[in-house]
Amino acid sequence: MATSTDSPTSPTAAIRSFDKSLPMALLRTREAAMQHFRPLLAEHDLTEQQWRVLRALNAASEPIDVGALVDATSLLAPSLTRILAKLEDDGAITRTTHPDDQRRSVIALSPTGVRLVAKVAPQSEATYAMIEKSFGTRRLQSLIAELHELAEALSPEES
Amino acid sequence: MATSTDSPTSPTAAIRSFDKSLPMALLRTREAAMQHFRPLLAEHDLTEQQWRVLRALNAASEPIDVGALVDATSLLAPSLTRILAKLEDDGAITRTTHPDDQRRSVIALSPTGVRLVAKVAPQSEATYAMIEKSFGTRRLQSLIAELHELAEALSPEES
DNA sequence: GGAGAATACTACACATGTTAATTAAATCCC
DNA sequence: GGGATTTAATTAACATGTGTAGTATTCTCC
Repeated sequence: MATSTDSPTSPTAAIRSFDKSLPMALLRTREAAMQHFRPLLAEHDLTEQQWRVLRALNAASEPIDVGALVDATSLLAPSLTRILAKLEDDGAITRTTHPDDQRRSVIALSPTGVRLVAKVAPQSEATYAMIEKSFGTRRLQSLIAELHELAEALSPEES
Repeated sequence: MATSTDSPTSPTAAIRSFDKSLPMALLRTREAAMQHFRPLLAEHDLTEQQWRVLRALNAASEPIDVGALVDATSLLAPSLTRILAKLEDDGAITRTTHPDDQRRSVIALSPTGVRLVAKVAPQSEATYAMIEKSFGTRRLQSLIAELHELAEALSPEES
């Protein structure tokens, strides 16, 4: 036996146990969290990704272009294009051409989109309150801060 | 102004800032981590999900049924069915009927599958070593432990 | 042995992931 | 100025995933 912590009959001992896999831990925790948010999104006919876009637009203090949205939402540009088309069709966002660069499409929440965010937000906050209650507010904050630092450490430096 | 920490021109102040969103933090960190693993999986023509299944099978000390795999991989049963069909087609797994319950399909790594995992594992470990070096081994362990506890706290109790 | 529950699969509609190619506009450089 | 290059965003095409509903088979319990 080369290792002592692995299950004794594990076929290959040379691999990190599934439990200690970082991507898996992140995925499972996210799944557990999303279980509490998904019914809320479904109620408003929003997909996770659509909600991510709306959140990002809401967080931005100014209208932003598609490239900035790609960075903010961790979506790929082709996926984002489709999502924006849907949201525009639904009347939740507006697009205008950037005055100084006509290649760029500038996206902003429409009044309808603002109302939609405002409608979902309180329920989302209530879910957060529940999570904080069961895990601890400071503990959750600290976990999120660690996640940000890890993401930072793993991302390629912007030169 | 009701709040002081939000961006002054934020359209709706009543929502948690995007940066503090737990699902978003989990997603971004996972994306950052996966950037380092994806080339490795692509090299072996594996999708993330296929690799998750192989990892789960490898971690299991015994062959397990589809239901257990659903729990272990956080995949939905219909997705898992297709993935298993592909992996079986590729010769990476074997399926047999459970001796005591013919409804159940019991999945195990084939010798080919074991070799595949053994081939990918060292490179995966090397990537982990890089991550641990840049973030800290103990710090990473502690983060993963917190993720597990949060996931536990958020999951419905098994009665 | 029959009703109901459990397991896994199939079918379907829809959204997203992913790579490559394309369009249009800006920038560079001579 | 004008052609080559770069950039922003979209489109195309395909694979895959998500999520719901329904089905077949088998098991369990009365």
